[in-house]
Amino acid sequence: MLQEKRKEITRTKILNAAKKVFAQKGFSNTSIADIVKKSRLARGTFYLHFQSVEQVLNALLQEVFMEIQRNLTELQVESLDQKHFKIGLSALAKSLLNVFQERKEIVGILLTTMNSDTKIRMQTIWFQEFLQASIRVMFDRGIASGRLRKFDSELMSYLVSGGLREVLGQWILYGRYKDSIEQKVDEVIGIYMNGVELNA
Amino acid sequence: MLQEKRKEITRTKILNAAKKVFAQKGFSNTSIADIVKKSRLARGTFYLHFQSVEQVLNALLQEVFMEIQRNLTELQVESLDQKHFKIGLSALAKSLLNVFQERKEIVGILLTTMNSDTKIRMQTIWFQEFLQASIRVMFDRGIASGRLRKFDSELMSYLVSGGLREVLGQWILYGRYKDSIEQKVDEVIGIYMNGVELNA
Amino acid sequence: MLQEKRKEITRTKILNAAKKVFAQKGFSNTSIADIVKKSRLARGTFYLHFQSVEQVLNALLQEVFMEIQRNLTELQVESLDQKHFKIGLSALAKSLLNVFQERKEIVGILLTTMNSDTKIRMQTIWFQEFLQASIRVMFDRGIASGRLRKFDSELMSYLVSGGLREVLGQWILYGRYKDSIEQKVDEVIGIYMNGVELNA
Amino acid sequence: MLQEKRKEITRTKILNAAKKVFAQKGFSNTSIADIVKKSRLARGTFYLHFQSVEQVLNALLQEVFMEIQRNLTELQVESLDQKHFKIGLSALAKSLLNVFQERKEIVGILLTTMNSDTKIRMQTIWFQEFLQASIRVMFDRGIASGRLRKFDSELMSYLVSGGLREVLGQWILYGRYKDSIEQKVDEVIGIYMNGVELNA
DNA sequence: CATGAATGAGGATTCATTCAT
DNA sequence: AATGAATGAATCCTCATTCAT
Repeated sequence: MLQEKRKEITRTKILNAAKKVFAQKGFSNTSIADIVKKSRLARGTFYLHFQSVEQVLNALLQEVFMEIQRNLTELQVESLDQKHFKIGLSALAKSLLNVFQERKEIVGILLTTMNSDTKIRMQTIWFQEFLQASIRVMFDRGIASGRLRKFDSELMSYLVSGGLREVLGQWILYGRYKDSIEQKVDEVIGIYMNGVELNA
Repeated sequence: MLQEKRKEITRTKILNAAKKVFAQKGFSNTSIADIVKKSRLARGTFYLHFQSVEQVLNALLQEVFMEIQRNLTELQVESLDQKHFKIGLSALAKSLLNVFQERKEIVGILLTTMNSDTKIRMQTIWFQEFLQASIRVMFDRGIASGRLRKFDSELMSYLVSGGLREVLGQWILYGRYKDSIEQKVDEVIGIYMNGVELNA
Repeated sequence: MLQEKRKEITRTKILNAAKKVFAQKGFSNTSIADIVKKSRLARGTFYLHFQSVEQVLNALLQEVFMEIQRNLTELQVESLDQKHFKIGLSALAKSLLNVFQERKEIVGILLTTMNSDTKIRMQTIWFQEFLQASIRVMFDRGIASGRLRKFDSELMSYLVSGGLREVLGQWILYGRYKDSIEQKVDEVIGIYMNGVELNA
Repeated sequence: MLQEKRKEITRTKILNAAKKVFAQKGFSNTSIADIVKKSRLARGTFYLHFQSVEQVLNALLQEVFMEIQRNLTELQVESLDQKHFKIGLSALAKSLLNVFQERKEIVGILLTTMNSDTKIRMQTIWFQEFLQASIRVMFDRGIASGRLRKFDSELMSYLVSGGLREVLGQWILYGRYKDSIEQKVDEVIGIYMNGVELNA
């Protein structure tokens, strides 16, 4: 019992150290040695908990993935079938922003890791596809319910996921919209819903 | 004279070898040794032409950057101030698609490298910002000319650049829309211009 | 505890191996690879203990430096202020000879390294200056006490340190005076004290 | 004829470049590449004139060796058998100082190279022994002529050559006695001739 | 004679991994 | 469970040397 707790503590030390190092040097430039040094544990200890740097990254990402996934499904169910579609969307977005806010560091790592490293691609691709599928389902429901016009919802899911990723990156990685990010949510929704062209 | 030609050939051999290796293993997992092996040149020869893997990547990226930049400015000037705004946009997009088509390999590398490796970030960020600025200028002109409604053109430039990047990735990296990519152009323009909501 | 002992043993193995290689090939021609090979340890092990060949040499030299320094100060204090100045000097010299005798190998390395390699110069210069200063102080005391005539004691310290270094080199490096080195001590003192000219 | 002159010029360029690099980085740290770069010649050209860095050093040293040797023999013959022994010695020393003065750079290289690098030792040892033999012969003549008391002239030659080398080093390498070196000559002779002890 | 591109051996350094304590 | 010394493969990089022009 005591030993298990101890083990858990050590594991957490490794994860925290890794989080810092990843954020600093980027995933692909961090070695096991780096993590070990930052964690102030012994080299051998690392291997009692993980077998590679990738595994550590995975462990970190899983955390966020699950959190996001939980929020997403929960909120979708709750809000999107309501009459006030846009309001629901807005609520969903803001809820996700909270998750990102709280996990800034890992989200940053995720953003710089997605699509890049082949070793890790499988994990992130799975997540990306999950996101895109979620978005697409939303749109399909919108179309089915007659609220949205007919359009290629798959294509749209790419546009939206990519667009949001970029905005997220600007916020998390480059500090843009520092305190005003929430205010942008409705503007984004407006753009995707009604476009930017003036009605003739 | 002959010697210079020989040097140029060797340089190209390195670049081609690197292109293949990058595409296969990803930038951050390729060592100088990998490139040398693929190029079938001597280890020392590499250093006569480049000093690091990053420099090789840069050389490859510069090529595409310049090509894109050339197309972008040229076409913007030609077409965007005309009456037929959407038609101009469509032409621009299709012209860029050609560039991407012809440089599939490098564009793929660019897509998986952007935002990821800190060593290379400077190059790609510069390019990304150039793209976003170009997009933004387009929208600002649209607003000024009264064709577009007033909106946050900076935010929009992130949404569009990210969205297009994602679509591009789906096409180049995962083979989606293999032969139908051109047909999607107008649909994308439609979405950004008029949104997806049904006019009540 | 045991592990620390093991580490110490390994370190000593490296030092001993280095000592042999330095003696054989000279400092500036020995590579880390050479030392590793001679020590029969793994390449990586070297870096757990030292970071460069210079550091190894330093470790070796420090040993002798300290030993000499200890002898020098101890003996100076004990003997040089006595009435029998020359006898004291003679004792000091013979005591140093013992140190050199016991550390022949390292002293040899020191002799061939002093003044030569810029990378190592700082260490040896420091030592050389310490020696010269010690010698000079001796002479200054001799002058002050009226036992010696007035002369440029700094210049003299160069003459003596250089002269003794050369004799030492002849002994250690080229095997001259193999067993008769002690007998030369008094002759050297005689020369420096009274010169070689016949009193007219 | 023209080609020979051209060849000679190139050779000199190499020697001059080498002189500078040796002085800056020390002999054992300079590579052929270094010399080639400094000389602004092509890599291959080097091999038309020399086959190794050692050969270049030798060529440089030979120059000084011969100059010194010439001065030494010439002056010995002229002056040392005269009545005024010390005056002759003084003249000899000052003449050598001129040689050193004019070849400061190479003499500096010689001083930091002597005894150190095994690759070059043969050359410098030969020279050192020549010097010591010259000195010894002088003393032997002095003894034979009754001007000097009987002493171990070999030992003395080591003391003197080493002492002078050290003073020379202080002058050339560390800039001591910058303009007063000539004035020290007679003081040195005085020390070796009459010692430093006060006559009781 | 001079050039400089290409070579590949060899040395420096890092890294993941093992294992005795 | 935790430690950290040791390992050797893999990488990076430099250097002397060759050779076609």
